[in-house]
Amino acid sequence: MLAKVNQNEEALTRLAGDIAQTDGNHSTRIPALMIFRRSSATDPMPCIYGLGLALTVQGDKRVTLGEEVYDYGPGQSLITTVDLPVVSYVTQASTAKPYLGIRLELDARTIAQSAAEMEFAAPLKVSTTRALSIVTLDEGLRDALTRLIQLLAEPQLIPFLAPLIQQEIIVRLLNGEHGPTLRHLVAVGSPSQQIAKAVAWLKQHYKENMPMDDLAATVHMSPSTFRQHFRAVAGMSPLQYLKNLRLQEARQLMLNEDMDASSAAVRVGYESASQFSREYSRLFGEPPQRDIKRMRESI
Amino acid sequence: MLAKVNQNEEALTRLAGDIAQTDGNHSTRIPALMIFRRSSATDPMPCIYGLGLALTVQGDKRVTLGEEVYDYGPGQSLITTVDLPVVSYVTQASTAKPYLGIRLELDARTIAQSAAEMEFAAPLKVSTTRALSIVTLDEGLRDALTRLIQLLAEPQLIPFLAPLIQQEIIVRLLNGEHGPTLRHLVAVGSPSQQIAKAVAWLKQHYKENMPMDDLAATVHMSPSTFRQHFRAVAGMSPLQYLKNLRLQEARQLMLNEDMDASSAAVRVGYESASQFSREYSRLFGEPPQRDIKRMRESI
DNA sequence: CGGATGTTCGTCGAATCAGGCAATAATTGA
DNA sequence: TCAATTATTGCCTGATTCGACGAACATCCG
Repeated sequence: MLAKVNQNEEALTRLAGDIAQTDGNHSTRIPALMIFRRSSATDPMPCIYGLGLALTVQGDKRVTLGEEVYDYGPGQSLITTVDLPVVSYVTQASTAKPYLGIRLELDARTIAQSAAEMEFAAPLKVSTTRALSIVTLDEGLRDALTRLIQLLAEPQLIPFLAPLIQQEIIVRLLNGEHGPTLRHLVAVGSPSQQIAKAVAWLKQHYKENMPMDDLAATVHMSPSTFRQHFRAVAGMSPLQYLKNLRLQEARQLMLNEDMDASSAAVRVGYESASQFSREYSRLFGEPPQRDIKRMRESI
Repeated sequence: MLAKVNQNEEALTRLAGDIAQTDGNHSTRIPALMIFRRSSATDPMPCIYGLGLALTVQGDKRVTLGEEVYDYGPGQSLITTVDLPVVSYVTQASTAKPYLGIRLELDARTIAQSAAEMEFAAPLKVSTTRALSIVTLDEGLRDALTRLIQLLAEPQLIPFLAPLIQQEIIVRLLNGEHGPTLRHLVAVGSPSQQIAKAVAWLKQHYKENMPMDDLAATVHMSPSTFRQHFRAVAGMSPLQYLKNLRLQEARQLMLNEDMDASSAAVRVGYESASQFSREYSRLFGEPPQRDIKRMRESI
């Protein structure tokens, strides 16, 4: 048994390495599947994780959400259910043994369906859980992922088999340790789902300046309950979340569209450039101008 | 506006009448859709209603569930979310103006999906609701149903358009007065859903003799909570429900397969023929032999 | 029915945030 | 190089948000 596990692990490493022969983010013919490779440890990189499963195959990766630190190494998987602004960095990688990671986006509809059909699932005990969790991959999941990647070698079969394997992965996730996290997300009317909707709303309308109490009302919660559950799910307060979103978007605007700081500030919903600058420094370590310059140079 | 409503109602009546030109149950090219016609009032007829929507177009119909009586006439719709052993009969029908009814089976998967995607739906207030409810049809729903029936005239389009209209109907149901009833059914982990699963289990395994407390355990409820919710959803106690299922199945066996009473009794899980006979009389009004004879003659 | 458990919600003090203004630093273009 | 523009920082004020607490409420279970 142990032999087989090791074999699978090796197989996965080999497959991922074959596809990601160079450093960078490799998309595949399976749209939901990406493979990452890094030959050296990286600086902290703020980014947004959506509904999906991430797996470290080789090397080590660290993700921080608010104040919390999550480390996951080979054989461990990280699942996120709502868009979370995290800071991620590769902590362990070398040219000889580069970091290799897999990311698979999950489909909410499929999850909802599968969860609804799961027979006699135990009811969820706690009403809200963190939208992020780390679990050691079990054999079945690893095997399914391996098959998914092997499928890349037979492109003509992808449209037919990839959805099946993805569904299998979802069923396995729902039955495993990640299950409760996922089930919360699709439990109709549960606080978690309401928060997920609020988060989705924020992601869409981050420019607008809606008072958090109003947002709480639209998901039918009192302000205090809303805050409480939001924090439980997203790992930070609603306002912090919104700020993260705005600042990251502003960074993108400045980096990709050469926008100047004050325009970007206005664009993402800030009315005061000074406030923008202040909070930008707090999140990214340096004020807008300098941060962008550094980013440009580091490439 | 009123003119249009009346127009729609008339259109629906005409369409249903066109399809159901003779008395009986008419299935259509849309598998989920059936149309009923009766030229006279009928005797009480015990049967099982599953997940679906029933609509009286012309005439009047009565349905009893346990002790409760539900009447629905033209323009009213009855929705059921789990299999319920009801007694139904047409109360108002004539040759000139026959009873006309429509039944549309709903797809649980589609409901689950749509419910999950409904934005900012109010959370469900009560934890369990009766799996059966009657609501006056609103205009949008009537219109969608009308279009669904009109579609029968263009068979080549059915595979493409019928699913769309059915989904529209589900969305409208979820947003209407029936909404809470349906949402309960698909709320992952809710007592209603647990009960729905128990009901499904019973429907499958009614022959086995599982203690109700064990069944309660498999859906993760204490016996008392199970009984309470079961009653709220199904309108009768678990044991009554089981009896209904068994007796109706036995009746089918005797009618369709000419099985004798004691064999049928054993077949559906009774160990004592006398107990079977007693309960049979209580449900159908007459003991097995005589009931079957009467049924045969009445055809 | 009644005790035990967990959830919601309003309130409150403390903390944080947003924006205004002004001074200073950095960058850009002439 | 200087001047003009833009970015950054400090500080202040009012508004908002945060998180904790306890009462009210619903649910579960025996």
